[in-house]
Amino acid sequence: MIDIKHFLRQNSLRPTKQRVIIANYLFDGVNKHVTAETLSNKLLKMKAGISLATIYNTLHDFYEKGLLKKLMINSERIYFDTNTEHHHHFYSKKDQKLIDINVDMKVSGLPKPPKNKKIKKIEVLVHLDN
Amino acid sequence: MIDIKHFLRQNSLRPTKQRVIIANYLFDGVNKHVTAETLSNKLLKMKAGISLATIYNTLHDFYEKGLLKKLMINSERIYFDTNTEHHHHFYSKKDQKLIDINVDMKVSGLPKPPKNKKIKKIEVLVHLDN
DNA sequence: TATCAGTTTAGAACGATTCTAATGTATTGA
DNA sequence: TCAATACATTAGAATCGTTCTAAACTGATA
Ligand SMILES: [Mn+2]
Ligand SMILES: [Mn+2]
Ligand SMILES: [Zn+2]
Ligand SMILES: [Zn+2]
Repeated sequence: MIDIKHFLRQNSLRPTKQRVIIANYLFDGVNKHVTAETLSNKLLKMKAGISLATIYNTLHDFYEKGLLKKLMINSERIYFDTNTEHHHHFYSKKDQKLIDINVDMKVSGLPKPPKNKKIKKIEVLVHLDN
Repeated sequence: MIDIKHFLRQNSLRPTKQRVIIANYLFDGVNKHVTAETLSNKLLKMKAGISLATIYNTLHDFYEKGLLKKLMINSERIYFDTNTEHHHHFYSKKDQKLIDINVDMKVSGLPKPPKNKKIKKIEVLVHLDN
């Protein structure tokens, strides 16, 4: 707990009760992909009475400090990823689950980007059938 | 125009005035990426008074007949793609624009999918900086 | 411990999309 | 040809994830 408080302070975030609970859950060493809804459900199970507004605020605050990555996989909700390294994903639409691909993948045969545009990042999404 | 009517009938779609206008625009030979909103704006410019409800209905009808592909690039709107071949994209967030990558790209170093899961398709999205 | 900037919260607002149900139209078979 | 009918269009309401608002609260600082 003291670690998390330090961690939050180091990232210019006040270690409030709610942030400590959320950070303890998100940054427990196991990478996670959450939406506001899945996080809210998890926190409900943990009997942490944190409002949805705070959950949205906190996810964005963490995102702005670079502690989370935002993933636009699905047009109906935003996923946040605790793995902030550049990586790729398996995605099961059926399960609404993401799985990290940390292996060094290489994309070959990429054409040149259009004039005056630079490539920022290449994202590979591997859709799973079932 | 007669071609489009045939085309719609061949796809079990009644060639109504609105569908003919929209299909003529979408399937004019130039691949397009549209959202309900961009399509609506385009139709407004063409003085075609087609309601938003019809635009949504038509995009979904065309999608269900396999005439359009749905792209989940951005969590705030759905893109429909007239290029129904398997292909990849450059994406400029700033311009909100997609550009097809039809070249044969190869992804190497892909790990095996999780147990009991099969790869359905690999999607590469190349984010552009500006 | 008072102060105050930053935080939490309920609920309103928002925006893309979907739904509803009334009206309109393409199709078809007599 | 032209009703009958099935399907399509539409305005506006509803939905749902997310963001905003503004009032109450709390952590940090002196
Ligand atoms: Mn969510
Ligand atoms: Mn749209
Ligand atoms: Zn990930
Ligand atoms: Zn495309």
